[in-house]
Amino acid sequence: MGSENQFYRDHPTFHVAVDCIIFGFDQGELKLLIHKRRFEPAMGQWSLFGGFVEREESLDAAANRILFELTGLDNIYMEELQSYGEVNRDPAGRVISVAYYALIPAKEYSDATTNQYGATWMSLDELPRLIMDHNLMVEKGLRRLKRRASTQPIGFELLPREFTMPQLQALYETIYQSTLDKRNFRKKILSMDVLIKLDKKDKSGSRKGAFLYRFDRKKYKKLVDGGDNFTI
Amino acid sequence: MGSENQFYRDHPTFHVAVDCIIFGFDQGELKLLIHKRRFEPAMGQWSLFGGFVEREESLDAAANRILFELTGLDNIYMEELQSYGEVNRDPAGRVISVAYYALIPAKEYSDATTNQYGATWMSLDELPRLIMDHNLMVEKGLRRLKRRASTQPIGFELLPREFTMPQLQALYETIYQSTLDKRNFRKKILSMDVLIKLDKKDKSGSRKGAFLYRFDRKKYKKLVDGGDNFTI
DNA sequence: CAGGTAAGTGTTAATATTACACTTAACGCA
DNA sequence: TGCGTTAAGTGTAATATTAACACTTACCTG
Repeated sequence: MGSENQFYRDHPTFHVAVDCIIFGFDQGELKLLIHKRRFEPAMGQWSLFGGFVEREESLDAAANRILFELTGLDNIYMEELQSYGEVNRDPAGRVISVAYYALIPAKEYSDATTNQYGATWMSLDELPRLIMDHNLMVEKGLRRLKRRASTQPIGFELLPREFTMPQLQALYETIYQSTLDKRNFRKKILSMDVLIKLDKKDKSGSRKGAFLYRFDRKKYKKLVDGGDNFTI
Repeated sequence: MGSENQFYRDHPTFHVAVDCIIFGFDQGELKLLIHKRRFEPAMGQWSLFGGFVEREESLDAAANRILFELTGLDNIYMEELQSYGEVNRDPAGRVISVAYYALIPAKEYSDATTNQYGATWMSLDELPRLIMDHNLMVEKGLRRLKRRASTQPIGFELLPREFTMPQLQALYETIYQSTLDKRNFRKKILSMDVLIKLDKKDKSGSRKGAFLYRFDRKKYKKLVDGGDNFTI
């Protein structure tokens, strides 16, 4: 970088990478989207989706690019998690990695697309050994997901746009690893008034069918502006 | 880096810096430790304490080194906050900065030391314009502090090892920007059983004097192991 | 030794959370 | 067509938590 001053030039530079912890929810399970690494070192081993930050690219832009390149999905809930900078974390050289965690509605990311990129949804219960410190990243992401879920309306990012109460409850039961009383659950969710009840049912889960709902950002904003918080 | 493989070498490298958001509590106010920057660009302007990461140094190590070099303090509560990677955030070149936030017992960091390094405790209410995106970092740090304070026992990091109930309460009132009922406050704190009541009083605040307490990590661990959480 | 000042203490009311069981809708099949 | 099956949907009472509130005590000073 010719424009840098001398003081800056006296200090070392580093490769900077971005790794994405991509969570999904399907079949009553929390899943992680991973793939087999395509370059050395550790080619062929299970890995998070990641890549190097490019010259004229912010960290957030890099994370979004990588997510888009690998899933075709845009406009995804994503948040920085933490940076990983141990000196020897990457055996092939000094690389500082910024981990992001992303939530995607697993159903909308079809198997066709997954196969195109060699991506695989892995249940968190049977997650394989990942390269380098990626398992650490996942653990940290999971802790964050659990904490966030209880105070921010992020659960909806994991469901299709229209969902039923039993689906929503099953999601939270999975995240918290505990069972919830359905009357209390409905009461709490509905009392916050952030959902729109639709006039149609999803009959895939039962004969009777369950009414579909949609999360409404405007209503959520009203809740927050009113000084209340989302909690479940 | 001669040992890196070709794939890595095809990607750019970046300067990586660490910036420390150092909070303190004194005279009933939350304060930030800042200084006037000593090199270009923006020399002489108010800035967080920061510096470049060195070649054989992890991010955490860099943050600790910088904090130690500038305050002489070791063994400080510190946590990564977030990375800042906008392309033009630094006018003198591409620098990715990892922000850390640190809590120190302001009293133990004497004015003598502060002057030695040109450091200044600034009240958060009258914080000046800082360089680059440092004000953003502080805002984010402050939000984190507020959130953490309610669920983790971090308030104690901001007080001397021995403190009184009125001091502790004043701290939380400052962090939350609200007043608390002292009976309810004591009840809640004491019910968690994480403090040791000492057999002596601090008489600086009143004729009667207030009993001193100490936070006990073992008791805290018991609380957590018992499945309960710290909340205030 | 009286006055002043901040520390220290319990109880009640209000609110939020938890526990708990039956009815309803809709389909498939006899 | 009506009976059985299955998951969806609903209200109330008991318990726990949080919030509100005012007087007494210790100790120093003048």
